[in-house]
Amino acid sequence: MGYVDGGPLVDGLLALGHCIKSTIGVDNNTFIKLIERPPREEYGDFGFPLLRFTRDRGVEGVLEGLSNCLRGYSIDYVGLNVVKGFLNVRFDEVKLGGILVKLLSSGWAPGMARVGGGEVKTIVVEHTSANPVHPLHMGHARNASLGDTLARMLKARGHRVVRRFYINDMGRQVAVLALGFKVLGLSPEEVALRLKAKIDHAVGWVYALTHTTIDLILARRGVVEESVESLASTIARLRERDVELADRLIEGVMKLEDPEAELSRIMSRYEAGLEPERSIVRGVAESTIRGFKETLDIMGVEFDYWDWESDIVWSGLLSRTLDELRRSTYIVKHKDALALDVARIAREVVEPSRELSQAIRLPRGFEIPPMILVRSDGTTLYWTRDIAYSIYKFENSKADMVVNVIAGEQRLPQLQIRLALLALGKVREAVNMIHYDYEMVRLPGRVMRGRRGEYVSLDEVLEDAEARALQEVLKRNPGLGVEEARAIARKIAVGAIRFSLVQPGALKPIVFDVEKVLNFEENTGPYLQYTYARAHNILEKHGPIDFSLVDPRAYSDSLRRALLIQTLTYPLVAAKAADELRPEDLASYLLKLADTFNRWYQRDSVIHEPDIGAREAKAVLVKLVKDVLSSGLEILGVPVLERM
RNA sequence: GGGCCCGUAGCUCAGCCAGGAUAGAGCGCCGGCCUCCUAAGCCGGCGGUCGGGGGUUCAAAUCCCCCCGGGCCCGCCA
Repeated sequence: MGYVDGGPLVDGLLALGHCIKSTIGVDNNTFIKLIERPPREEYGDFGFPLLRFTRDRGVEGVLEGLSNCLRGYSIDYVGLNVVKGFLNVRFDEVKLGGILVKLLSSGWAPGMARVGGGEVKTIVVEHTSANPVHPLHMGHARNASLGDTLARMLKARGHRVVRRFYINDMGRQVAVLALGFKVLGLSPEEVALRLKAKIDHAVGWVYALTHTTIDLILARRGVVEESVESLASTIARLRERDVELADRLIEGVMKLEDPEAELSRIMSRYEAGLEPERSIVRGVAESTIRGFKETLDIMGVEFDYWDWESDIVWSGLLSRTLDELRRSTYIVKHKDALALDVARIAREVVEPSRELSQAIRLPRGFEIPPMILVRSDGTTLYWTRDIAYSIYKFENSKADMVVNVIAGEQRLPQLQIRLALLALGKVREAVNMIHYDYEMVRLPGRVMRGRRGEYVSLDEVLEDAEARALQEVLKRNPGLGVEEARAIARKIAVGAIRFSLVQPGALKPIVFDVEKVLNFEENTGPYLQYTYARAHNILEKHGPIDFSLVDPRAYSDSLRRALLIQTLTYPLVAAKAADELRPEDLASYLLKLADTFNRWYQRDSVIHEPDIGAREAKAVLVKLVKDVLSSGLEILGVPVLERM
């Protein structure tokens, strides 16, 4: 991977990387992967585990070879030594500062290092893709925050990125919703007006009430396991919202001869594209999505395409894909249904190749029943349509890679889709379809259930967080106008929420605690915003920097030196985080940088520095911190603030 | 029954893929710091059998095996 425009420190490391390759044969990617900050400052700025590669060779000889090689690259600001088997790298901060100042005066600013020209890929990031039957909740917020951040990272890395939202409008869930509105005889807009609710919240209420009422009917017949009492109490809770409207809906659903048959009818007529189901179903889904867009807009999340599952069917893509699948030798009849023998694909195609096993992420002893593609009644299943959609994502965007941000509970279906792609001979697609899996957000003690109306909506959390932030902003800025304070508060709220969802590794389960997100002293998103505001403020007061006056000798002070090295490492850290799809690495880097800056801030004033050369040198550090925070926060979707 | 994810300080987590340098942060708790660039900050302190056991290795939080705890998945649901 290339690291274009990484600045002087990254260039120094890359030169060292080349030298390591020519002297001990470690390739550049391995070098970049293994180089790390040493545990103790006195070892150096970076460490590389040399011992692992030079077992039988003299370490001194290697050191000498490397130094000679570096001179060949005319890099004179990198010092090397070996301690306990580690190659330690120490930059000469004065020389580095001198080079930096020249770069800065020609307009350079630290940002993520970009890939080389030939490495630019087209990458589709599909994320959020919430079912359009209730408002976005905190689970979707995690998905959206991760997905949007991944998209921003890959774009900053220099790739072409296409962001897609997949609208699942063909399932039972949307049919339940459509049935609810049909029974009510009202549009989503009318219900929203009456409930004085945001449209997707109104939809969510109708959905939960309809779904639970249907389940109650089924439970009485013994078809649904949940107890009649618990369903009845859910209904009673939902009913509170608007007793009259609720009763109309409940009674209407109860009167249906056979709600299950009614749902099937809606689903099959919609799949066939028949009216009036086509308009009704699309209509309710579109209403919900309008609500999604309002919320996502506040969160700073945008999409390039909104893909309708139904369009995959209606356009004929699904049947073309099915025709191809039918020709596959892995097709089997499972009773009257058409199925794909995925276990056999795994055994015959994947297992023999170690490389493919890894890329496909095949579990050991993979053995599961055939994957039904077409039901005996001729209708298709969700994952059948998803196979077609997967192909669509590659073809429509001419994508090299597709990243699907989907919860970990879908690992098996995602694997099955990769296997189906292999059955179609689409090896490149199967290998380059990445399931970016994350663990779900849970409520303390239980999961969120949209069909019971049990969730913490993102809108509520945003609202609470904003109100909490507003109090604080007004307290700290007594003269501030309410409008301006509100705008700041909203950005703090968004920053707090997005950061808290992206900072922990995606595989860590998050138990959602409203208090945690609202407590800004425990939350690190606002901490970064605050740090940025401080840096901004200093530069405001300092005025334009005169680079010609900078005295790089000022960087020998240990905290200043640390800041110089840390900020100049950003281009590489950010690029690695993007390549590895690890936003959390970027987040923890930014926190460390903010810590160093705040520690320095406390004891080494910039604008009160009497020596002009030192003052300009310090102002440069502030500018570096500000530029890095601005780049990093932008990628994390945490809004930057000039005051708070 | 099988598979996958997680288990590190009171709490939330980083480090594990690519084994090596005294296991790191934050919060909480205790004690300090605002006539000085925003105290959403800073300084100091307390706090760890890395879930348990075995193995591989000169070296294991990291690799392998077994076990325990939490979660998820194995549907002609989405």
